[in-house]
Amino acid sequence: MPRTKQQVEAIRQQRVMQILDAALDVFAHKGFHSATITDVAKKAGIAKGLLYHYFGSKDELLYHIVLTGMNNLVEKFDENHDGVLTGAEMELFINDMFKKIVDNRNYWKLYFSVMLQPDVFSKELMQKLKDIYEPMVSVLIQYLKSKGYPNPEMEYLILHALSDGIVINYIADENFPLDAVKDEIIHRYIK
Amino acid sequence: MPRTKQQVEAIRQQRVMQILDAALDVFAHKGFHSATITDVAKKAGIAKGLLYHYFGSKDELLYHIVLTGMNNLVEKFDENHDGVLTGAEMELFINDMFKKIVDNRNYWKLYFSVMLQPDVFSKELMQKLKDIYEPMVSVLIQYLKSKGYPNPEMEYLILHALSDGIVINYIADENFPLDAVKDEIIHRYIK
Amino acid sequence: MPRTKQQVEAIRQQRVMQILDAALDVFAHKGFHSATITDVAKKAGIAKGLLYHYFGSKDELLYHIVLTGMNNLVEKFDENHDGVLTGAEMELFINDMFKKIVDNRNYWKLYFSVMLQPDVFSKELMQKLKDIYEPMVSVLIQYLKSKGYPNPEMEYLILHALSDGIVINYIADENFPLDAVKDEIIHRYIK
Amino acid sequence: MPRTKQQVEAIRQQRVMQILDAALDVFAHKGFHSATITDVAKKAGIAKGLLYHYFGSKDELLYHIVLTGMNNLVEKFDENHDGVLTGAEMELFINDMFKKIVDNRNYWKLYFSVMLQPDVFSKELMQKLKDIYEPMVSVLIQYLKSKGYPNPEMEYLILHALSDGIVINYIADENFPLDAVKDEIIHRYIK
DNA sequence: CATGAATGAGACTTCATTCAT
DNA sequence: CATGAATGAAGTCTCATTCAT
Repeated sequence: MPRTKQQVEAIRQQRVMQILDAALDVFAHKGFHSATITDVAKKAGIAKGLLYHYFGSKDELLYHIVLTGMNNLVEKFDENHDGVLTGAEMELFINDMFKKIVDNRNYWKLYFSVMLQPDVFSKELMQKLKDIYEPMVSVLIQYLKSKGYPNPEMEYLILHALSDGIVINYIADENFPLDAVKDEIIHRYIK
Repeated sequence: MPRTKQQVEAIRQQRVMQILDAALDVFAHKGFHSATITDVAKKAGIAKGLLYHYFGSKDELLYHIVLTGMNNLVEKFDENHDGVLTGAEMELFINDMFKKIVDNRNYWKLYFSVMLQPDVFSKELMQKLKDIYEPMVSVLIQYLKSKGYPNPEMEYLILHALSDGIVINYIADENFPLDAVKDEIIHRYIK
Repeated sequence: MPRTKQQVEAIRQQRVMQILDAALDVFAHKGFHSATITDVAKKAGIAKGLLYHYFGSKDELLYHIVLTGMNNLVEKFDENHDGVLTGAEMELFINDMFKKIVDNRNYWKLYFSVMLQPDVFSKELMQKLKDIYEPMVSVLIQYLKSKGYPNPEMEYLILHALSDGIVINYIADENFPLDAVKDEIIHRYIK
Repeated sequence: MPRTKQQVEAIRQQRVMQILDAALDVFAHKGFHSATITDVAKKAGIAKGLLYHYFGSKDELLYHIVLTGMNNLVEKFDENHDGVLTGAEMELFINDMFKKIVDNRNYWKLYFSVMLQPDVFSKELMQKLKDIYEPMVSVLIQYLKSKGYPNPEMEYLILHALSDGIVINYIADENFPLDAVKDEIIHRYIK
């Protein structure tokens, strides 16, 4: 007697999660190119062949991870707001962001690896990533404008670069004092 | 007629430079793991075997590039100063730094790739890098203290992160407005 | 309510036909080795597992197709005759043969693929095929003898080779003028 | 001291020949898809990697074999003639052809495998093959016309099919009486 | 110093077959 | 009878490294 559609679907969901979790972990630590499918399958506790039953290629696996990861991050950001941030909301926002940095250290590692090699990873992937986080940009610029920054676009560039830099330093050094830096950022941008 | 020692040495120097230049270029664009020794040798215009005559392995080549590159950068930084930076010197310093970013885009690409994967590239390499740029840190902290920043260590962390972020954004997007951002930085940190 | 034996048998018959049809199609177009069991199952509209319920292996499936196909072809040939062919019967025979060529293009594709690789497909299969079409040979030789050919065995070899060649040319090129060639053959061998 | 260009070229030539010979043998006996690169390399007495040093892929290897093989065959055909065949030349031609069949049994095996699966092997390859042997066609049709055949195009089709069929029968059965059939053909087409 | 042919381990991927349900 | 998730052996191809010349 065959499994019901639901049973099958449940199995699929679980396997996909297993694989995605394992792959993020392995890709982040070894780097995409150094990581092997064998590594991922072993970490996921399944046979190599099954991995290809769910994902067509190593690349497809990477794209899935990078894009759904970014979607998850942004999706949660969107919950909070109505397009306009107050100071209190901005504080929540920043707290949220730093929490996400800690919770998704592996994701960020992978994300920056990809961003730093646009010649290796397809421009298409890069563009899709941009499309996903683009909406956040305008909300932030609006906020900075409302706070009276004379050049909010420039201020956004600075804030963006600063954020990226903080994440990178935290990735490269686990002892980076993330909380202290967060307080400083809140102090500066909330007043 | 055998070559004189000097001739041999001259050839060695030139070959080493050829290889290093080629390797930086190839590693930066393809990523260390995707780049092949064949790529590098072809770019350098020499045979694979000769490359191994000068560098024992692909890893050794990478280490050489990353370390001598960082030395070059820092070495030039050191020229300017006596351990204490005045405002004018700091402006020179920043201008110099941004110039180096543009001139050594490939180096920075490679550098951040390495920094983001401490599990792949030996901790030893990471430590040596730190040792090289460490001296700059204290000079900068001194400067920030002299400028009256109440918490110069924190300010240094912020400045460092900001710098890293700017470089990364510039690496990922050639159209990043580096000059405008530079002016803004100078405006903030020199006044 | 359990199925009756007859219902079960009816299902079996239908499934077997579904699978055989699908497999012939897929094998002929993709070639036996390039074709996958998944291809066949998909084409047959059933699950892979069910296919193995009916046929023990991919090879068994092939053998079944090749042998039953040859049986079908020969079986129909046998209908017409009593061991001796008249000129009129020979004309029917040839017409029939060419009709079968058109109707079973896929079969012939597969048949010749198999015949050309006796090292891959078992000698046993090859022998069984021969056993099946052997009876036709003597009838044809008899016919040629009755028509006064001085060396009917040689003439049979020629006719056989010619037939094979025609089929192959038709397989390789759909625009091969099969009908015109047929008329020519009839003209020659019936007079 | 590096090898001279000539030494290198001599090595290359020899290796290419080794590989091509081994590959024809293996492909013909096992069939292209069943044959493995490991088989070929082993037969050639070299490492797998070296094979890829000379041929970019298994497909490229096949194409090389099929096309250069056909070129060799046709090239020799061309030696004999000035575009017009006399009866004596035709006899030479046929004798030559049958000799080539025996000498290149493996080639023909492979050739027909390819021709029978136009869906598997690229249409491009098929077309190139046609381009190579096309010139022979018109010469033959001219000959048949000069011999007074009322419909030389049709006669060519018959002759072509007959030839293909003979080769196939010879391939499938080593005991096929090739010489006797040859005599018969000469008898018919030379008179 | 210099070349590039040669090796072989190991990467990604495919697929016949099995088996729990 | 029926499904499709799961396995693992085997295939194609890549590439750092070695070595004869």
